Amino acid sequence: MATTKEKIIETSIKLFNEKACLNTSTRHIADEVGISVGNLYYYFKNKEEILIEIFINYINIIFKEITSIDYEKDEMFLLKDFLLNNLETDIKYRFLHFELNLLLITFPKFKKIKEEQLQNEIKIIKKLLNHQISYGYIKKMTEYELDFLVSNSWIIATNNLAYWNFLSNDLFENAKKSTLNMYYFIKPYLTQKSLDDKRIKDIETFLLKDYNEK
Amino acid sequence: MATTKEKIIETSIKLFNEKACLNTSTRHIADEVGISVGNLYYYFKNKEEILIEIFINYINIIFKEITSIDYEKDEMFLLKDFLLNNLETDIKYRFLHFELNLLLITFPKFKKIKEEQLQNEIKIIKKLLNHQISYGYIKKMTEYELDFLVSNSWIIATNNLAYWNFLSNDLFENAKKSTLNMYYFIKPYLTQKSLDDKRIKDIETFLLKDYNEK
Amino acid sequence: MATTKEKIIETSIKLFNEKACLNTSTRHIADEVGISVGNLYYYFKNKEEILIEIFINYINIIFKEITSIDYEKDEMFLLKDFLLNNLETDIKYRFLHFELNLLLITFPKFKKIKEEQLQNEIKIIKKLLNHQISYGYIKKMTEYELDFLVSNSWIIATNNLAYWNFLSNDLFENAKKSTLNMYYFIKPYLTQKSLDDKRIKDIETFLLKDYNEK
Amino acid sequence: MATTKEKIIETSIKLFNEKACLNTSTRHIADEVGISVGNLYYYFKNKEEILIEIFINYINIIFKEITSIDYEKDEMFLLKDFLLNNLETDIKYRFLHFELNLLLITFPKFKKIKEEQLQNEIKIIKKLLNHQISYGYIKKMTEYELDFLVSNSWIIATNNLAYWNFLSNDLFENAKKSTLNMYYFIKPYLTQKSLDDKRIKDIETFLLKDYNEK
DNA sequence: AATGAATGAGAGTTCATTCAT
DNA sequence: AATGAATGAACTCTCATTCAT
Repeated sequence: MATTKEKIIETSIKLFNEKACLNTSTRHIADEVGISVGNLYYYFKNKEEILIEIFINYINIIFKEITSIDYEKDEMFLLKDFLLNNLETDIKYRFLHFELNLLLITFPKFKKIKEEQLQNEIKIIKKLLNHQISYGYIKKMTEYELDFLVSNSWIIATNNLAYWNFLSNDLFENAKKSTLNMYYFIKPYLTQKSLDDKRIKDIETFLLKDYNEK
Repeated sequence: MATTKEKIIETSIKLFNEKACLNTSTRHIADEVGISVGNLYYYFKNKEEILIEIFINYINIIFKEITSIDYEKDEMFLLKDFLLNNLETDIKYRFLHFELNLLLITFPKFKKIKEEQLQNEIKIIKKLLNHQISYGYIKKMTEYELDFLVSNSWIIATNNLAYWNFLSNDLFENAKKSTLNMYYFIKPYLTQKSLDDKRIKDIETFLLKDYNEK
Repeated sequence: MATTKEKIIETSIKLFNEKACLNTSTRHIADEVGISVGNLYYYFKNKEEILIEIFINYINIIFKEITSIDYEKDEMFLLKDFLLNNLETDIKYRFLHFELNLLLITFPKFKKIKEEQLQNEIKIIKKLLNHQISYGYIKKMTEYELDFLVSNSWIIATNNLAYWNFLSNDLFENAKKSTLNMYYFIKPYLTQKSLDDKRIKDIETFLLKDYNEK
Repeated sequence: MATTKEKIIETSIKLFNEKACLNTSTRHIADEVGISVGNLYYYFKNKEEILIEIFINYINIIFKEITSIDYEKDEMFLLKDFLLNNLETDIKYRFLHFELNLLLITFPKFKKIKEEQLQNEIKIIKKLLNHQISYGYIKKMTEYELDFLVSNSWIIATNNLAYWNFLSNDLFENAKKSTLNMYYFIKPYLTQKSLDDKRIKDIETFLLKDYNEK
């Protein structure tokens, strides 16, 4: 059903997560897909192009929902999205975070694209936080504080799964903990209005459920 | 002056920071030091041993100061240490954070040592935060909140330099920003007593100085 | 005409005989074939696989004739086969005997296969000798005597060519002498019926022909 | 007590037996002895010299007894010596037989010495067999038969320990089996006078003792 | 679209040997 | 008599990439 190109992409993602992009040879990908190396190079002119295609896929998924947000409405759900959306996607494409720094060094074209996207992400996070501030869900703060709230949000969102995966192999559990990281990170910035909101309380209850039992 | 072994270590650190440990060949290190590959292998039985020796050096520096802390005294400076100490060290050994996940996959012996050290770091961060709470510098919180404050502290401390280096090449500036990340991350947890303390105010003023000018 | 893989095998055999498998580098083989090392590793995943492929070829040739023997018939020719067959093969693959002990130490997978084959060879020699005893060509003996006749047969068959090659470089002459070793080794065990048989007398005459002239 | 030179020799023999001369580095020998590599090269100008010194030691032990034989006396014990003497020595220096062919290829000076010694061994075996024939312990035979009896004797004496060691790891048991190989190899050539001799019967009884019990 | 044979550079590592001290 | 630092060539193996078919 899936085209050869799709198979290459999906197999690459699988292998890159299993043993890192930089430890996966093109031969290995081709073998796993069941095609010849030559054929792989028919679809992608080099390994970096595979990586970039994967990365573009990742961006598209991430941005689809974000661009559909209606910022005019008084929406509390933005926070929830901030916490829970993209969890699945971040798991699927986790190698992109795990070995990011080395990928940037090794693949210059990928670096360029990633740089642009980072700027986008920063803008989006900032816009989202400003939106929540304007509607009174997040406390007011200085420009500096906001800047570093943005960068810290990005850093935690990007690296917390790797942290838990280093400590344990249970990918599903680790994803849940990652979300708790995000939740408790943002909590001190929430206004009383947020904290009183049933939806926020529900999130905390939901997330802590499993964690509690252990 | 420096022994050959020291030269190998220092050159390795330099090259690992420049182009990542995994992209630096033992031959390249030997060339840069000005010795033969054979001689390099006279001092280190393999590449992993070089990495481990560097890592041990890093740990020793980091832990020297930490173990000298007197937890009995009512010390506010712990927070300052938390923010400013080891900055130089973290810069010097930054590749250890930048390519951590791949180093763990590639070098099993290194992984073991790093695992133990992570457990230590978690304990130390927790102890430090508890100390600050008991002296009223950090707000009281639930056990969960503390747990995730610990993990988030580790994640930010470990990854923020990489974040800024991705955006700019000015290593010194990036280090300062990293500290601001830590400062603004911890600020919402500070008590009024902390915020009123002159030393804390001084830190913020000091750190923001340069940032302001741009 | 020959495929690259065949060329690698034939060249390897040649070089292994000339300077021993353990003294022949994969680069040397590639150079001699006229291909790149990378290409050699395209066909064989490591040096041991080349050795094993050669060994399997050797076994196949050796066993082809043996399995075609009809043990039901009263055949004197078995002894002749025992002496003269596989001579050519043993010459072509002589390095397998010459450096056997070191190959066993160095290549664990090869060792396993060789172990199984040794068991087979022992069984076959025993069956053949028992057959000749039952038809009255070889004298009756105790179980012990038979056991050690088997092991001595194997030892001589395996090592006599190396002995003569040590003393002289004339491979063809040495092969003939090897056969005489086998003949005179087995002769004391022959019954009068055998010794009176024209075919046995012919063998001796044939083998001694050249030897005499010197 | 032992001089450094002696220690090097003894350690080398040990290591060469354990993992073959060709797989033992000079560094490994030096480490095991507890000296520096430089010091090892003070005593031996290269690895081949170590090998040669060991080989000379081996020859000296082997020849000491042989040259003390009084061929004028009607001595049956020669056969016994042929079978049982040097067993211990052959075990101690077994690597010399195990990897002989490769040592000859690798070490040209060793090859020369070994060639001379082989000529000596052949002469000695021939003299011994002639002696036994002249005293009626071994059957009369043609010149050809004697020649090949000599070469077969050498081949079996040299290679049977390797054969059994390939099949099992019990060095002591294998040595006993090796002797049985020699005994049953020579038995068909013995005269009735030999077979009736109590001393020969004793040898067989002695050797078969253990073998029987299994 | 697809194959599979081929390349060449480079990786980590080993080792016999040398030599100044 | 002994050290230990140093060399340089060689070894096995990997990998991204190319290209004729």
